[in-house]
Amino acid sequence: MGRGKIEIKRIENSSNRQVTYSKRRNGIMKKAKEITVLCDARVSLIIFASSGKMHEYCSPSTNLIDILDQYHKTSGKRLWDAKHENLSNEIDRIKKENDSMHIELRHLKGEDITSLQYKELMAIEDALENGLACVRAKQMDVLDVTRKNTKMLEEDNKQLNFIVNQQHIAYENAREQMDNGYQRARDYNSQIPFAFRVQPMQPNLQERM
Amino acid sequence: MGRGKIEIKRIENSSNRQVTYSKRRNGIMKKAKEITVLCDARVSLIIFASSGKMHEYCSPSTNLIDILDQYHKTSGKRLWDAKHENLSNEIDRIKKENDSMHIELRHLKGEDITSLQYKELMAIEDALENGLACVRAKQMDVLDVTRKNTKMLEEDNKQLNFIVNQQHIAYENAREQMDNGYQRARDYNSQIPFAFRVQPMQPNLQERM
DNA sequence: AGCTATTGATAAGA
DNA sequence: TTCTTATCAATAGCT
Repeated sequence: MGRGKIEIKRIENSSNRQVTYSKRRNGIMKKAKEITVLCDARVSLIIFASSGKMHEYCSPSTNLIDILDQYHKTSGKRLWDAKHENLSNEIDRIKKENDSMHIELRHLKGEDITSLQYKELMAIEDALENGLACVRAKQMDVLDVTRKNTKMLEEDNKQLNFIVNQQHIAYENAREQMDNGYQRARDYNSQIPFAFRVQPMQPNLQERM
Repeated sequence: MGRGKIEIKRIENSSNRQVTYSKRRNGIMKKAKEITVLCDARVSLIIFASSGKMHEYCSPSTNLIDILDQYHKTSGKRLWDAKHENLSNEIDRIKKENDSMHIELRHLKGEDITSLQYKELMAIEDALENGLACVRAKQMDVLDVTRKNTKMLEEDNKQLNFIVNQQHIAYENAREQMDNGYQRARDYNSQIPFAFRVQPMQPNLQERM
């Protein structure tokens, strides 16, 4: 029913597949509505595209829960029970995982170790020492960064002070010249060496402490 | 699509309705299968005739439970009763607990700590040091017990040796008297002092090593 | 159930 | 995505 016959097999071209999906989905939805009206049927239709997007149709006179209820009665297949069992199993699985992690955590914190064998204690000790080494290395990194930041800030401060003083001197000179005619500039704060070069503010201050 | 156009409204003639239902049901089923194959879609289709008869289609790669599960996740609509809701909530809760423990464990093992603040690193370090102290204390305990056990075993050995020798001497004496008449007992292994008192075997040897 | 004239759905192209 | 349209598919009415 189109410009050409097609074989019923997966459409490899992704965008063609998407377009066909959209068209045929609408078609099925329409058919579902029609059979509902024409034949007094009750229909539940749920479609998931491969993308995960969902589309649903349910006869207006009813709802999905009722349909599933009736499905349950008619087919005898246990939907709820199976679902329930799945959930219970998952809870058990996760709880076990949880417990073992909990025990491991307590062991690492030095709790509940009374009943452990010497070998197990050794393993925990190794893990703790290793963790401590890692954490301390990271702390050193952080401290280094902090020190570097401090140094850069100090540099900036020196330069800013220098600029401020220079400006002040220039201002004083100008004022004295204006007010009193030419006079020798006072050597105000002349102890600051001229060697400091003005640079842009440190742009790569590390963010983290 | 037939010998004449029809209006989409309930077919009043019962047998016509039944026939149309049957034909169109097959049509929809076919369409559902086709979109499944052509477009990689997952479809659940449940139809009840007004007679109550049920027909079902579900994509072969999956099953109704999975589809409903995904429906639940995607639409957020609650299909399950309160019981299942509770189970789902518990799973969520446990999973969260699980995740946080997992993170804590990794941190204690010195993993994934790149993004941590200094304060957090300090806290982890404290925990590790504390754990290490506890574990080492426990190790010392175990060693002490081991040493005590060793000492007690050595004591026992000494006593057992003494008893064995005493018995051997008594036996030798008795045999010599029987075989050869009375003779002075040889001072066989007489270097073992008499001061050792025979005691019961150590009853409180610690079980664990 | 089959048959087939006819309507409906849709593949390809824009 | 939406529209168009040639073509194929579904099916209404009849047997």
